[in-house]
Amino acid sequence: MTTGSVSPRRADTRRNHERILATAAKSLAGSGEVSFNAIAKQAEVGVGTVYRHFPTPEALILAVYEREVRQLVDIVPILLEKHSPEQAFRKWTTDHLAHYMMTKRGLADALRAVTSSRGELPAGAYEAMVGAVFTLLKANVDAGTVRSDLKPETVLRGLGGLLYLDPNGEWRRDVADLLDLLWRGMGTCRS
Amino acid sequence: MTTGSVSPRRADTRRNHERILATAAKSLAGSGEVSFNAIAKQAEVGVGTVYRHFPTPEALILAVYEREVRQLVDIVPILLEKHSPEQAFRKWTTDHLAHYMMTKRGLADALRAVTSSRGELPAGAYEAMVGAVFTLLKANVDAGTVRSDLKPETVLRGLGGLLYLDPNGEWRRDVADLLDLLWRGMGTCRS
Amino acid sequence: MTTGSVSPRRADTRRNHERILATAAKSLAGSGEVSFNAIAKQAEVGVGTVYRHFPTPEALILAVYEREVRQLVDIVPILLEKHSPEQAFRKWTTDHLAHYMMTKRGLADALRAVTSSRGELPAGAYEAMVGAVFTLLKANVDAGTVRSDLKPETVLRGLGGLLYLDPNGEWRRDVADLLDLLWRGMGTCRS
Amino acid sequence: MTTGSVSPRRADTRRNHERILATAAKSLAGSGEVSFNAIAKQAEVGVGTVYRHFPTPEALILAVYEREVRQLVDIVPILLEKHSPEQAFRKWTTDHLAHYMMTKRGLADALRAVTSSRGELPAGAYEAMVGAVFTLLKANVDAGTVRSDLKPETVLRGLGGLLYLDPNGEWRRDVADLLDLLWRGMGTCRS
DNA sequence: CATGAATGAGTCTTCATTCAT
DNA sequence: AATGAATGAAGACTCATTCAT
Repeated sequence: MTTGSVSPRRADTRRNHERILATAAKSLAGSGEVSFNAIAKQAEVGVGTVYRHFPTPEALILAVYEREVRQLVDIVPILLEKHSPEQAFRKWTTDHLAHYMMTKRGLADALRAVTSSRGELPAGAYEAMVGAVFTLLKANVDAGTVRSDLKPETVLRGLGGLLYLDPNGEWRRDVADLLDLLWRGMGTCRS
Repeated sequence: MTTGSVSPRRADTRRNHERILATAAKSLAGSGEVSFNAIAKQAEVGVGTVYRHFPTPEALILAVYEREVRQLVDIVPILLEKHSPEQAFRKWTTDHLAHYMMTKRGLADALRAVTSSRGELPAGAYEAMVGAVFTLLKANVDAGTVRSDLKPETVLRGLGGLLYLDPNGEWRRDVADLLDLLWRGMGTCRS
Repeated sequence: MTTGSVSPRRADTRRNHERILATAAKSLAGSGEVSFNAIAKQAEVGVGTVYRHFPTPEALILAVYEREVRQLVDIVPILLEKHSPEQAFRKWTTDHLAHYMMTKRGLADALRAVTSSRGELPAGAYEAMVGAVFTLLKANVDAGTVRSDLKPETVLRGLGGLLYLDPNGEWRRDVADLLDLLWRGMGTCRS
Repeated sequence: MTTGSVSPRRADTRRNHERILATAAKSLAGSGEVSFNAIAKQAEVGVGTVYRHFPTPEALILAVYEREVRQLVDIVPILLEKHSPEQAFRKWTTDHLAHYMMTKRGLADALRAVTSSRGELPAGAYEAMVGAVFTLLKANVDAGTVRSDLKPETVLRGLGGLLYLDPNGEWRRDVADLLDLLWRGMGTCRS
């Protein structure tokens, strides 16, 4: 048994983990409902297996959330490499955040339900989001396109409305409008 | 039965309607859960009665939503009478909208669940909200405090992040920060 | 609607109550298991109905227990009318208590499980049993067949072993043996 | 592999056996619930190991039961050495049997559930208990404190009520009362 | 119209048991 | 032999909905 090889059992286990997570993500993106039984069926595993991997609904939802957020956050540096700071900000917001928010409404609801019940939010993930915005802001501040006294939290909050985009409408225009508004407010203009 | 005369029966009926609505509102403000049976019990009516007034969960939730929105909207003219346009805008946002959003999260969730499942949103209520913002904007445009090319929808979207305020934190400061950002973007400052 | 007549609905309700109780009694007599689902199926009612009548397993078990005990207790005066005090005591023990205990082992277990979990025993029923024994004792004391310083609780405890009778063996003889032993101890024989 | 030699493997195996038994005993003393998985976890072995040692729940429960009974039985000769026959009987009953029964209710329940379901009782263990009582009785008969025509089974049955002692009440007094009653019945008094 | 009992589908959760490693 | 992941049957419980009164 070489180091690289992993026992089939372990392989199954890992695959199950991933499968469950993926299935749950799909469910949450849609209705915001998570039925452990339904997920088990869709993921083609036993209910017990789901419970083994995620003892509580919270554990599952949080795991899904962190997975999604990670993807969002990891894209920032890539965007900054390829685009000007301003373009990076606009692209991230429009092409990634907006899209994410439109499709993950159920997740947001589930997340809120879960975290509010226990008062604990997935701090790490929130921090990560703030960090992503911070990075984008920093690049823009350095480029002189944005004033330096902005809190990333505030900007993120300003983007919160993206959750209510209508996927079947002219959402790109709506995002652009919101970005124009915010960008103006973020600018170095007098006052 | 002429318009003016109302049978005692009708009076009861109306009271029931109001009772159910109030009870449901309370429930939705909290957990976002609505059990028809539970609501019936709290409102001290039979389940059947709830069904008679609101044939489906959607009907109930929408009714609650419209009731809440109406209160929010009705306040605008009053604020505009007592305060400067800018102050009215800030007051409405901070003292009413933010408070409303913080306490009504459950309603927002329920509303989304309901509307997304059937694709129908309570257009009237949304229009009313947009109308409220429009009124506030108009007053400010007339006063020269805000530029004239703003769509109320955009501003409303910018305020969407208020949904994620932390009632146990320094939410007033957070609101102020967001308002500062938006207000700057709304101003007449050159491009 | 005359006083005597009861609406069909009510009739159903009552019948359900009785049915559930009877079914549960049968179940408990056997395995000591009470599956709400199983009981519902056997009683030919919905699960929800069982829950409506008995919100918790405890409620159900206690109800069954009290029903059984009542039968046991109610027989005492009848026996005392027809038989001598001694015969009444022997008959009650052998023909009723022993039979009851042999068939209701499951109930005893369930009862213990239920009461120990909450520390509350169905005091009323226990008192009733003690009362039954007291009545029997009293009659015997008056008849001079038994000494007067016996606590009914002690005698009842002495009869506790009847729970372990073997229904497929010579249990009558075993009961007789135990009764002989106890009766001797209960007698007015010198110290 | 000769009888004397024991491989380290075997040592582990034995230790596991004992561990599982001890853990199960503890569990059974408490709630009467035995989850193989839970026992495995507490005993710090895999579930499979538990199954290897005890193929069925019955096997486990019976093993525990026999272990407990053995302890009870083994004490009798020791008591008889140190005390008078009467004292030995009283001490055994009060200090060992009563205590055992109070703390092992769960075991009794489990045992009954198990044996009644399959109709097989742990004959050996029962015989052992009867034997213990027989020994105590014999000593007393020889000492003239007890009549000679008593069946140990009957006396044991008379002690059966000890199962219902209240550990949080004046159980010692209750035991004493029961013993007084029985002892009187066991005596050589006339008739 | 109002009432609330009945129904049963569906979710949550636990556990005995199997079996690949 | 030991381990523990996977499985799924089974029981507890909730709640939307119907319908007799």
